[in-house]
Amino acid sequence: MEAPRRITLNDIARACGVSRATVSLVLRGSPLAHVDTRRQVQAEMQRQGYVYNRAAANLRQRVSTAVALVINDLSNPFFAEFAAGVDEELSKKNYVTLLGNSNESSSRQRQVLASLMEHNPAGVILSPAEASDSADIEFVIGRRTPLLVFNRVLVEPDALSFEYDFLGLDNRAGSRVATEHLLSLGHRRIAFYGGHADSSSCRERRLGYLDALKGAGITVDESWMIETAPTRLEAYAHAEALYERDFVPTGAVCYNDVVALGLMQGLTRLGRHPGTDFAAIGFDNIPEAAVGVPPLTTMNADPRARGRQAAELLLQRAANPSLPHRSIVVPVQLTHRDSTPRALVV
Amino acid sequence: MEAPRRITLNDIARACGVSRATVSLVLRGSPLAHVDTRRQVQAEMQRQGYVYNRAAANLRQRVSTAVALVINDLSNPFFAEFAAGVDEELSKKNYVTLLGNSNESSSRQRQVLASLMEHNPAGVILSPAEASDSADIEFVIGRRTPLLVFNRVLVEPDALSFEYDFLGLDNRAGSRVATEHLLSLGHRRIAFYGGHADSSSCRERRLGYLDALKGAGITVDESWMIETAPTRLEAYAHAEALYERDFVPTGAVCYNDVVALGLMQGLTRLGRHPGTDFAAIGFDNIPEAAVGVPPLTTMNADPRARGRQAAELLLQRAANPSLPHRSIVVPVQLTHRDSTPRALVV
DNA sequence: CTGAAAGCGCTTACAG
DNA sequence: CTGAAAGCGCTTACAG
Repeated sequence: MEAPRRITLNDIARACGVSRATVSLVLRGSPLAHVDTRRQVQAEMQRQGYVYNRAAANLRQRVSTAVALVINDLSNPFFAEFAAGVDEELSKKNYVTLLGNSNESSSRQRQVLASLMEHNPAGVILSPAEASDSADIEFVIGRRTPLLVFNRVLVEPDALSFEYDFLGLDNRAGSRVATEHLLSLGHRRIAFYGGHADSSSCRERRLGYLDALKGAGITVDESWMIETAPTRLEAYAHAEALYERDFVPTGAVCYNDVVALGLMQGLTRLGRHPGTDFAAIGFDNIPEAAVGVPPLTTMNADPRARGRQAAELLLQRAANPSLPHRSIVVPVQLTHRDSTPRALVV
Repeated sequence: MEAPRRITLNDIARACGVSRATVSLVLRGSPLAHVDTRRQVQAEMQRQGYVYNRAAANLRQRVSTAVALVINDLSNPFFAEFAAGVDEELSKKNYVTLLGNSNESSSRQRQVLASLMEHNPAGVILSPAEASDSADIEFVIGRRTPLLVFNRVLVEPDALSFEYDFLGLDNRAGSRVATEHLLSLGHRRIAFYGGHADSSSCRERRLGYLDALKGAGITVDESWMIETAPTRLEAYAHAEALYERDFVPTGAVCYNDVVALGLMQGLTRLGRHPGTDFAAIGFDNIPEAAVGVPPLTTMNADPRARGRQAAELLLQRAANPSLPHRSIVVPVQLTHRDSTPRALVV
């Protein structure tokens, strides 16, 4: 029943009484083929249900039309949006996305990358698992395949010269603006909630938070910064940590949106009322932030646009390997919504 | 700077003074190669940074280790979880995922599928865009590549005999159980909220809802069922539709979880209190349902497990094309949480 | 245990 | 404008 073998250029050529080379020309719309020949060949392809084998063509041409995309956490809408943006841009440029999900595990990340590398991608877009080490990544990716790292920088054990392009958010400035926003609303006891300190984006966001508090003449204690895994569930589960200290915060700068949403839900569970008696601000602007209860004030990073941008940057490098390596830091803007009320008590 | 060409089996063979065939044997761990030869070859691969070119191997062997995964809406956590599950299972079996996102557009879906087909996937897992037509899909996928359709059945224009495997949820029974749950809590004026009636899963869920209401002796009006796009934002935006009718519902069976979460947020915006004066029940059990405010009662479909299952089913068929086509319908279980209070007034 | 040859489905010079 | 030949990086019989 299942047709025994796939239709190839040879089948079409034979049926039309021309050579493979001619069919190949038609395939790529070359003007070298006579218009009648072209018509005939196209009709025959249609008739036999010919499907181009791009893998074979790529092998011969020593090129690749695939890009590997390895994501640390596909269940975070920020990264799901990013992935959708990458895929959108790649398919517009007739590339195909090889997907891998590391689930924040650097050993899975290594496996996944190694497996994708065997498919000879034109490049790799990596949103690294926490604490990914650059030597590790270099070992598996090698130096001939362009790499674009998104969002977090890699840990460089020995300040090696492993080079890659980088696309990230202006975490420090963004977090400073977020913190200043709470300060401007009269908040003084402000926590930094969520994230792991060994992720570069978290460290940078903490610095921005500290910048703002110092700027306001507020002395900060280490204990004002609370670590959680960067997930909604963990943020939800650890909400009480805010109340296990000397003072009670009236607001929190959160590591990202899913953490902020989880925290607000955790606070509600504890009988608090975020948006009324507590101010929470996020980072990312995932689609859901706009429709939260209350809607979430956040720093807009437009993850889908970042995905498109990442794909574009990678393809530029793939087209021109001698380009100097770029490190692009995208500014983020405050998007004010209802989750950040004025401080009731100062 | 960039190394000029890639390292091949030939390079390794030459460096070791053996033939390509021997290196190929070592590569696949064949016992035919002498242990000393094997060691030497492996060391040389390490030294030169050899990367296996699976595309070339697949071409020669006329096999494929890639599977195309086309998703209708990657920003819905249900599908993001599903995709993560597919990828998890595929990479465990040493397959690679070719990702495509159709954004619920059947024309994009066609383009994406056509582009992925050129990479000669071993099979296709398709979570179809709304109102996808089977003739359309068959045209682009052909009859030689195994297809697994997830979640929604395809529209069959002429009852064609295009065959594919199907994995779906027991929508009708699940929705009946959901509705009966609200009935058992004393609700009588129950709406069906969200989804488009031209999606098969929505039609089936509506039937289950009607089954339950009929079983309770309640006469249902068409106007009790409200259409919205199956997204959080749309569900949020149309919440007032519940109050533009003869009676005021005390609860709603929702098309899925993102719709239920959006509705609850919309109701809150209108000054209602879901979980107190309104009962909303979802479908899917996305991770976020557990930590909603209130936590969402829903029908558990375990999307990540469905992804693993879909990958498994597809690989089974790819291994055995003569298998009869299967249509697997997974039961879903009620997961009770706080979004469904007893009816205050009956 | 190893080598020489053919071939997967394409494209690319090179003749004519 | 078209054809014959070589080759991308592998694997697979087939000899030895």
